[in-house]
Order: sequence, then C-alpha cells, then structure tokens
Amino acid sequence: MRLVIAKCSVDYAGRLSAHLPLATRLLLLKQDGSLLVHSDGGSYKPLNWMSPPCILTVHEPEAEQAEFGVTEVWRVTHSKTADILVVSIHEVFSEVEHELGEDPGLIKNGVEADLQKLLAEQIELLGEGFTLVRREHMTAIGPVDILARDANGAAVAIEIKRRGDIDGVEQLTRYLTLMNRDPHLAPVTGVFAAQEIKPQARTLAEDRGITCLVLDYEAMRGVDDAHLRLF
Amino acid sequence: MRLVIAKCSVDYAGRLSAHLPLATRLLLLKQDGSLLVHSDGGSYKPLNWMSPPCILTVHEPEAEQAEFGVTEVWRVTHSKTADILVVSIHEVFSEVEHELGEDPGLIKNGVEADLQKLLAEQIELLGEGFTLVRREHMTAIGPVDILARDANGAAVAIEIKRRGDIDGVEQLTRYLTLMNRDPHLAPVTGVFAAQEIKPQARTLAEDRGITCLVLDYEAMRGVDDAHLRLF
DNA sequence: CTATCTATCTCGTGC
DNA sequence: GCACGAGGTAGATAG
Repeated sequence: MRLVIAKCSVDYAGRLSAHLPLATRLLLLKQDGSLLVHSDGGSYKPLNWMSPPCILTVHEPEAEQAEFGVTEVWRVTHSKTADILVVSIHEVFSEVEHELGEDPGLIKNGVEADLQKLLAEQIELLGEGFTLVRREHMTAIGPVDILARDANGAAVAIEIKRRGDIDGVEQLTRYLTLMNRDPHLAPVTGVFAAQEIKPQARTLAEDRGITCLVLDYEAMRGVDDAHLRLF
Repeated sequence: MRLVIAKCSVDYAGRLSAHLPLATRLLLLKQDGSLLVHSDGGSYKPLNWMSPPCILTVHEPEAEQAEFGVTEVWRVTHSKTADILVVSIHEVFSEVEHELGEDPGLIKNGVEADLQKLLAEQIELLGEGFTLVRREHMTAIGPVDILARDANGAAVAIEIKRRGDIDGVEQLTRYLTLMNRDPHLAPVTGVFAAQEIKPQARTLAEDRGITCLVLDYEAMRGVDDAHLRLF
C-alpha cells in the first residue's frame, strides 16, 4: 500500500465522466493497482477511484501541462471496461509505503440470514401450533424465505427483512399470488416479519391481509443461546 | 487527516455486529472524526468504518488486553445512533498527519437524466409515428418519465431506467393503473425502457402487457451529436 | 425535516 | 461465469 498526499486534479471517463479541480488530497494505491482519491471529509466513499483489475502507469506531463505546474501524470486504466482515471499531480507533500499482506476479512453477525435461521428455529413466534415446512421454498419467481403451516394445517408464506419496506410487501404479494394458483398449497396466507416495519409497509400489508410480525433479534438470539446452553 | 498503519483488531456494534481479526491495516482518520479501516485490496469500501458525526477517544488498554499485546484502544462513537467502533492497536508501523483543507468537490457529467432527454428527442425509437407529448408528466402518485402517443394517437407511458429491475416495472404498473382510470387518457399502454433489462423484470413486464425497450446510450448520444453538428 | 430514487453502487451467493 | 438480492447501503433531490 502506498499513501501519497498531493496537490492534484483528477479526471475520470467511463460509465460517466467526472472532474476534480486542483486541491490537496490523499491518493491511496493498493497492491492490486486500484486507486482511491480521498478528501478530508465526507464519508467512506472516495471522491473518485478505480476498482481492480486495473493498471497504473506514470507519465511525464506534456509541455502544456508542465506549464500549468503539473509534475507527474498518473494514468489508471481498467483492464476490462476501458474506464480511465487520470491524476495530474502538481506537488507531493508526503509519501509512505508499507506492505500489509492479506487480510483475514470481516466476520458479520445479525444480518437477514441470521434472522431467517432464528425464526425457522423459533417458528412458534408466529403463534400457537405453527410448524416449519422448510426454509427457502422455491417458486417459479424465486424462493420464499420460510414456508410454514398454521395450527389448522394451512400454508403460510413468510417473508423476512431486516427493515420492512414497501418492496418487501410487494415481493411477498407476488409470491402469494403465484402460490395461491397451486391447488396443493392454496389457500396460502402471508406473514411479513422484520426487525422494523415502516408504517407505509404495515398499512399496505394489512390492506392485503398480510400479517405483520416485528422480530426482536436480541431476544431471539438470547433464546438461541439459552437453547445451546441446554445441550 | 491522519494516516496510521498498524497491527490491530477491530470490533463494530451497531445495526449489525462485526469483527476484524488481528492484522496490519490502514487507519484513516478524517478531520470530522470519522475513521476508515482499509486493507490492501478489495475496492473503495473500507473493511470497517464510522461515519460522521462521530467522536474518537483514545484509551489505555485494560490489564487483560495489555497482556495480549494491546498498546492502545481507539473508541469511535456515533453521536446520534449509539453505534460504536473499537480499534485495539497492537503495533504502529507508520504515522503521518497532514492538513488538506476543504475540497471543491466532484463535477459529474453524463448520467441517467441524459437518457430521458435523449429518448424524448428520439421518440421515434419507440416505433413509426410515435410523437412526444411531454417529459415528466404528472400523475397523483408522481411524474411519469415520458408521455407519448403512438401512430394511432393512443397514450403511451414510458418509464426509463439505466438498469431495468423489477421495481421499475412495479412503478410503471402503478402509473398505468392510475392513468387508465382517466377517461381523457385511457387506454394507456406502457413501455419500459432501459440500457439493460433484467430477465425477471422483462418477464414481469411482458406478463403485464408492457413493452420492453433496450436503449443504446452510445448510439443515442451519437445521433444527438450528429444532430448537433447539423446546426 | 422526511420520503424517494439513484449508484462508476459494492458485496455476497447460488446457479 | 452471470444474475439476483442485500446493504451498517450512501448520497441527492423533491416535497
């Protein structure tokens, strides 16, 4: 990894074209040839960048550029898409290089997959007498998160989201429409389960006869831990 | 801006929890207190981060941590959401600090809005005899990208996306339902136009009688340029 | 302020 | 390899 703080201007041409006027910025060169241009504010997104696979070449400025104070030109080209990023360097203030090695990578917990697993294990959260049929029940338009049966044995399709939005209700509605055409399954009712359900989504769901269920991840996880401790 | 290359482990707790095992990484501290943790690969997204507004505090390690080689603990807390990022530093290899100042910001050209403008100018791409009524035709639930009429004078609602997804079809469907209730407009047919249309979106659209149209941005731009050159 | 939509989205995962 | 969905989505824009 190479870190350069320099006064520079940047031009990108690819899926769009973009320009950064002359200013002092951080240029972050990674091992794979990729380049990030960061300012001292904003968020984690760079002002401009080139993703791997790409190649950096360093050039002398043309006469006209040199007159405007350009001392070096970095050209980063994407190996496949022909995107190009050009950094015109005027002055370098600082430069550091260090070998980092492979990163073991991030371990995540508490995403949608966890919610699905926990709800499948704790299907009784839906109500008395509910039983799990299977997770990821396939339909022609994709997998329903959980298929269950209620106390009367009627099919229940469950859509799980971390954040329950209108999109999720639309998605579940499509599944229900399709599944209710299948005489082996019909009638199928729907449950929309999420850690947080937006008011608009709740209204739409209830208008369509879909039950809403707010999931408490910590509590479900707690039950899960307690369950594990018993064995 | 402060750049630290250090051997560290990182823990995040917020909307999810995540952990980075001990390894050498770049810690990028911005003026606003935000922190990015980058490895020497991947793309522009950091392995972990904290967005502003947030506050960094530096602590001595507890006795147990010190035994495991921790020399310093950085605690970054988000001012509003109570998210927390903890960096346990074992060894610092490099440290640089430099004042960057405000960035003038990025200037973009040639995105999505261009597609709508170009298609409005080249409405004949829809077929023989099509005419433009207007762009951004207002309905009760929002503006339809383009309203046109076909060779027979029937209304056509056009939804434009760069990448045609199922969401776009749902959106156009809502417009069509509403517009077909208006006796001045009905019957209204739909065209789903995008640079790229996903197979599922195409299937859903065609199932609902919506025509799909793949747009060639470069060609449309070329025609536009040619058009400009004539005047 | 909130809601909605875009993105050089990135990133995983399943086929 | 591509297609699809999720994201600590982030960021811009309109209401």
